[in-house]
Amino acid sequence: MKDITLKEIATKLGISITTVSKALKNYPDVSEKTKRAVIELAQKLHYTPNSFAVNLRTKESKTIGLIIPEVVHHFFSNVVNAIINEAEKNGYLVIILQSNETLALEKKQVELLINKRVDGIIMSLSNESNNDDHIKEIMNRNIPFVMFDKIAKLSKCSKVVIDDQKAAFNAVQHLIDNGCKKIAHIRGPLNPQNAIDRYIGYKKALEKNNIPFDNKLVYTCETVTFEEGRDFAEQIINEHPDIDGIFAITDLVAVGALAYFNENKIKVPEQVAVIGFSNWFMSQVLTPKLSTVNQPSHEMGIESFNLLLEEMNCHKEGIPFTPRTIELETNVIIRESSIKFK
Amino acid sequence: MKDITLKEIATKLGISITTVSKALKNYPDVSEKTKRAVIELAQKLHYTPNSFAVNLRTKESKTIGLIIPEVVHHFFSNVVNAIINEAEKNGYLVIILQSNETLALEKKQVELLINKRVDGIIMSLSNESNNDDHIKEIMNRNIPFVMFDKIAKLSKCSKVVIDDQKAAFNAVQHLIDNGCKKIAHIRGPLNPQNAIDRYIGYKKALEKNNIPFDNKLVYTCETVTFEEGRDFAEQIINEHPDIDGIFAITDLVAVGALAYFNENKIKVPEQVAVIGFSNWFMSQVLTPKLSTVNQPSHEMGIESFNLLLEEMNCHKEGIPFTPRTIELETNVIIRESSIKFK
DNA sequence: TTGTAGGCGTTATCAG
DNA sequence: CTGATAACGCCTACAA
Repeated sequence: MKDITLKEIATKLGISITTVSKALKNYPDVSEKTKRAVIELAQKLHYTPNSFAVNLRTKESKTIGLIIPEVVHHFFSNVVNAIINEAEKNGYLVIILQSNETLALEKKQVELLINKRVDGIIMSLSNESNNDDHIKEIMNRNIPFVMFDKIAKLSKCSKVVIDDQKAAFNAVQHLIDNGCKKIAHIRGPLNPQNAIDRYIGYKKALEKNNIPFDNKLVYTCETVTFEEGRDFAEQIINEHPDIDGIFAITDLVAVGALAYFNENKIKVPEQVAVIGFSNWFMSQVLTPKLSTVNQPSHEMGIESFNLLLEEMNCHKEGIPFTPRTIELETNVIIRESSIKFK
Repeated sequence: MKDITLKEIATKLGISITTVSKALKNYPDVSEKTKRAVIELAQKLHYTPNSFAVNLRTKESKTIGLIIPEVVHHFFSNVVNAIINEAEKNGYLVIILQSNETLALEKKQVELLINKRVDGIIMSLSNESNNDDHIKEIMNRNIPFVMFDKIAKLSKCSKVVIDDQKAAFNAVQHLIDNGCKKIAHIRGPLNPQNAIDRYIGYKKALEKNNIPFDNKLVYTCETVTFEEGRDFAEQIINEHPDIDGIFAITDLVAVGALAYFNENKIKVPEQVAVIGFSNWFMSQVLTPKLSTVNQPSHEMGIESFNLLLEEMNCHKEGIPFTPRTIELETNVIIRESSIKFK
């Protein structure tokens, strides 16, 4: 079953390619009769325009690229889901690439997408990345570009974020309101902006409540995994037996801590209250159920795509576009792991 | 920053486009001198071939399509991860689409990919799909095609699967070995092959152990969600208070059942042993830890892509390709939720 | 109302 | 060793 082209339809009907093309695009200057004939034959032969040729002519592929650290991640898979669906609604397909949290790979993925000439790029940075050359390159080339969640503050592009400082502040304030007096923080790596902001939020909450900040109570993840959460929990409880609360950079890490405490009969929340971040699905099915901060992943995906779409449209029309930042709301979800009193 | 073309390099160097093209592709019939000059200038200008034009000429896009029911799913996100990485290693990019478990959407996604002229398609069927027209269409058009996990048995294409019957049999046998005498099965929807096979495996295990099969002990999911698991658990315990084991189609459903039992102080595994399927991450952090069947998602992704690659290569060379089926091994993972004796 | 011609950027063929 | 020419399939001024 070979591909049908305009040419074939044209020869079959004994007319010119141009007329066929025009007929199919419903140009006004084609007679109803030929129009009907063309459309009928096109349908019969299941004609669809060759997208390679269309891409070449129109210089757009109706395809966008999406780079994230990792799909197997509750938050990111939700964003991916939203972006794919939103893109499809608007006639775009999505190529997905993973940076695997390394700068080197991320650079490569950007290059691949640029060479592929996607119409736009949406991205969430790896832990190692910043406003590096590959990011600047995207903007230098004037490719529509949106960053979400893990962003580079200095990049002059559109962004979709939450207020990590405020969200973290609220999480820690909640622990304090529930009687915690000595709260440890398992933070993310030193580079990513959201880890920095959550850390600042933690500090601010302590400050506001006149709890002295102690650097020794801050533990820094490298891999941000379940295992790290478990290991840090052990370390924390050994180094600071009187700790009564933990704020973890993300649920996965909090779940690791929970696992350690459960196995070692350390009562959560009675002895140690725990709160995570991101509201992973599993958090609500654990024992005890994990308190956390809700991060609107779905909305983030939708907003990211729509910002990109707007920029792509401007780009096409040659209209200048001014990057915007959209900040979405978060809220603390209170479950069992942080309620000391009933 | 405008795009660099062969033409520009040619005019800048005062030579022909043809020579530039050849020089960049390292043809033997270009003098070392011009070759060097061309390559140097090309690098300086950051020339990259216009992929739209290359696609049109070569009739391939080095892009494949992947259709799955849903990315936000432990098993599928792992497969996606593997396919993306494996594809990239081999110079392919991946467009991902979701069927959302409906036939209508799946048909649309197939159409989109066909029109996009991807070089190949990998797919896991929705719950409503079968060897339907859209599947046949892919093969009629001679587009390289691989199905994995949720397949249509009758389709004459390559497949990557597990032996669902055997895996389910082993899971149920394990429950029986642990003293279960009255085992309920929360099965998947009636249509998908893997739900059918797991159901058959359940029946065979009962039969082998001379446990009478009772249709009333089989509960059929529609949405295959956490909520359904929870609701069926309630229903099962009410209708059959003497039930002592449950085999669930997938971990998510098993986790729902576990949640219900936990909340209602029904002891797992003492009163009811539970085993799931697929080994979702969360299963190992629950209380009690969920026993399950390991499904090699990562390997499945890799094998799927490589089968597709083989077919794409044959396709390109015009060599006939005979579809193959690869069956991967599974194993029962024994955790707390199914061990009645210690 | 229909058709001709040119071009999008690359590659392959063939002639010089 | 180099280059002119055509072709991939589509679209659109412009001409007839």
